Amino acid sequence: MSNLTHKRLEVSNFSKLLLKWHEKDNNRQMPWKGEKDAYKVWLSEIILQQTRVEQGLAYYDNFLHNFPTIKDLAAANEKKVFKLWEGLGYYSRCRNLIATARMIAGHYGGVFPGNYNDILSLKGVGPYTASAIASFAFDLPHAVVDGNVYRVLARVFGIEEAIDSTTGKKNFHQLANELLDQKQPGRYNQAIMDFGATICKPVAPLCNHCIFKKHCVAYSCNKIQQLPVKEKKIKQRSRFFYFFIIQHGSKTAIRERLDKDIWQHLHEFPLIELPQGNTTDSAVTEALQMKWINGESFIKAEPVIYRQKLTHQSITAIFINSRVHELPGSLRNYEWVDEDRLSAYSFPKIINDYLSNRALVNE
DNA sequence: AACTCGGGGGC
DNA sequence: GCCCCAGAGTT
Repeated sequence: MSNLTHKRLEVSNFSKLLLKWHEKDNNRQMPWKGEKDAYKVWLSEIILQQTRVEQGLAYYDNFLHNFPTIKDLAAANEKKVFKLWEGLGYYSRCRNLIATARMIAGHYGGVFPGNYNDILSLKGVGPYTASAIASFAFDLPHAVVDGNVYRVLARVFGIEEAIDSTTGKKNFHQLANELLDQKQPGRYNQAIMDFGATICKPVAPLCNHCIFKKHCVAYSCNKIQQLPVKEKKIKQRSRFFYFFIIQHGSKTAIRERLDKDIWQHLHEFPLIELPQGNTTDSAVTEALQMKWINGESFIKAEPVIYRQKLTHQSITAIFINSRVHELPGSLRNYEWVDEDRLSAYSFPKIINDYLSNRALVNE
């Protein structure tokens, strides 16, 4: 086998080569790079969880502009924070961000904890983020293991163990910590993630000018496309949301989504969710039964349909406009908001898409 | 161990 | 369409 064509890479050589690349050829620039302020490091890491750097950049700038210190964030109005997070997804991150800011402002006197276990105990901070904060802000020797690291290690060392299995995770973490440069963990962690993002990319990696070309097991065995291995498959489900935009004068009803479901703590219009195979008529019938609208309600035109593909859900949103002459008692738990003020609330993207396009139509 | 949580971009 | 992205929390 071509296993013999590559030279097995010594553990100490790996980080030496990597750091050399980092010094000479790594041109990747990001505002939080080299940052030692734990607040900024933490903020950037939370924003970047499962999120591409390009997508998170504007949010990072915006948050820092609005909340220069962690005390500012801790003192902030929650709705304002959610409005700033709007569109970024994974909204539990926002919840945990607020909780942790308040924890640090209160319990830690506004000073970010500087040891790994305390950092790991913070809400929204798992093994990756704790290692990132510990190494970047405090120079503590904890190796980060993110998607980049899994990919680089799996390929260079030819590891076929699944990265999403329990033992796989454990072994990758162990290897990552053996490879870590103990004297400059922050630089090493930055280097391996930048390397994964710019050279050892998921598809079409730049193997031709890769520093590990001579050593990479995946390259010499022609297994670049097969590594890393994932064993879990994504299940998709289809959902159909019938949103009722019920106008009373210039106001319309909205509420915060409080269930443990997608878009928790964002807002929505009165919603009837139906299984696949239903029609707008059946949703309207149900809205009539619930007395959200009545026989005198004026239903405007045709419903408007928007679709959104998420990782685990395929969502169809049907927006149904209606007008009522009296406030429906059945919607007393909803907020009646002037339509001009809707932009002050945070909504899922699919609702914002509808709102922004409707605004264009009404002009 | 399996599930769930968004949105965007590359192919 | 499918996969991936500086993952974490819940069941």
